Amino acid sequence: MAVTDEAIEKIKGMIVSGALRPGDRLPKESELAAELGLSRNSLREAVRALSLIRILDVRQGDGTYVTSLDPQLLLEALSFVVDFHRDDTVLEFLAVRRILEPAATAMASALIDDDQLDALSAQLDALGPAPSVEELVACDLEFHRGIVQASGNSVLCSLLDGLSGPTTRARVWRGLTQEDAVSRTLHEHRMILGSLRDRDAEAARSWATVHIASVEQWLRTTL
Amino acid sequence: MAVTDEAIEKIKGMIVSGALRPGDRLPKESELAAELGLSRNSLREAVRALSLIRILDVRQGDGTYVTSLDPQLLLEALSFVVDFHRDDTVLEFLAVRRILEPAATAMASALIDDDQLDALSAQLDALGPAPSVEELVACDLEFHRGIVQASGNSVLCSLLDGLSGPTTRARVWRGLTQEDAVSRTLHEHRMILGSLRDRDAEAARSWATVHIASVEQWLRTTL
DNA sequence: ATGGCCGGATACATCGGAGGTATCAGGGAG
DNA sequence: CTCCCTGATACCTCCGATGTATCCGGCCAT
Repeated sequence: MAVTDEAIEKIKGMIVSGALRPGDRLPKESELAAELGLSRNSLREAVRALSLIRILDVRQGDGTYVTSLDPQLLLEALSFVVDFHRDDTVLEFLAVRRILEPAATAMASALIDDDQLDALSAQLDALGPAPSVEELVACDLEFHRGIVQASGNSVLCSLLDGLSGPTTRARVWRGLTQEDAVSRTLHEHRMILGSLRDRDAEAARSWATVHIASVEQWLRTTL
Repeated sequence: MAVTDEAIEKIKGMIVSGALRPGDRLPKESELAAELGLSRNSLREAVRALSLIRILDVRQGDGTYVTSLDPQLLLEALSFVVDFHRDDTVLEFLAVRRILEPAATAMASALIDDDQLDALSAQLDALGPAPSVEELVACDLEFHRGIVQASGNSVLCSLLDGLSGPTTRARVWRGLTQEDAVSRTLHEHRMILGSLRDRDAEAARSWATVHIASVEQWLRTTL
């Protein structure tokens, strides 16, 4: 195994074992390199790799720190990975989302409070009559994220966020705007919100399923 | 933005745009460094980072290649990230698995063939009367993986694989062996398999839910 | 006494070059 | 024709030096 890979494993070990805790500062490059028995350059490669997946946070002139290790932060790296996938696997990602999102929506129906519901309503109303693709993507993302956050499971939230990141979503919406599907999709958003207001978990789950299935169906016909 | 981060983005861009396809070979370090306008050392940091998350595959003496970009390969990186999480978020990961696994099991009930069913049976039978923790973990992993693979969705499969990786699972099993819960858990495995043999999607889904919920419940009492 | 400015110390960022090692392909011996 | 050796290639590792961002303590003006 290469020295850099060893260094990655050792740093990972230090964190997992608890020797380094979230927010802790690592020894400076030269010291850590000496401690682990490799050159500064090789160590830097290890640190850079761990920083890409948000395990470490390097600040020039200051030092290198262990991040908070929040699920949200760590799963951000997932969206980086998802970006690499091409059209042929988008359907598989969507199928996973079709499983997770209805469940999350149902969970949210029991936990979401009136303030959050009002915020979602306001957000839907704020969308103009002829929104741009960017506005649609942002609105869509915000709407679903708002609901999933109310599910109370941050891992679930981050996972869904990563799975259908901006890139994927934009691709879908860009196609949808060419049809008359926009209004129907927005209508589905309102129905999901209505179910949540009624605290009707089953209705919420079903509308969420319908919502994603309709996207899935449309996508299947165009690919 | 740092030159290394720029390089990461540029290489990512080359792959996403299609200029570099899966299996393609990158220009050699010195050429690529010149092309992107940075030093070899900095480029190496970028390559190493992308290699950690399985986007690139470097082979000494040969060259650097773009991996197959299979979902399975890319989501392997997820398990690396999951390893960093501590006990307090294990429950959240398990909650996600509780959503995904029953759905995957139900999907598998329609698709799994007799050979696969027989293989799973044989595997359950192969486990001795007093298995070690390592054997239990390996068996558990194989059993669930075998089922989820039959769901036909490789993204789903890799995701579940990553979510409850060896580390997490080992932690759970290590606790379970201290109770008498082992035989009950193995019994649940057999019931899941039986439902699959009956092609009973709802029974399969329910047993899978029960199976994970029981782990969840046990975990909740001990944490 | 307080507030802002400035310079030193610290730590990461980037670079260029040198020597090492693994891999592969092609030529020569058997 | 097969096997082994050798050279070319490309990544691996290291070193030392310079650039740059950040932090902090002291100095000066108000």
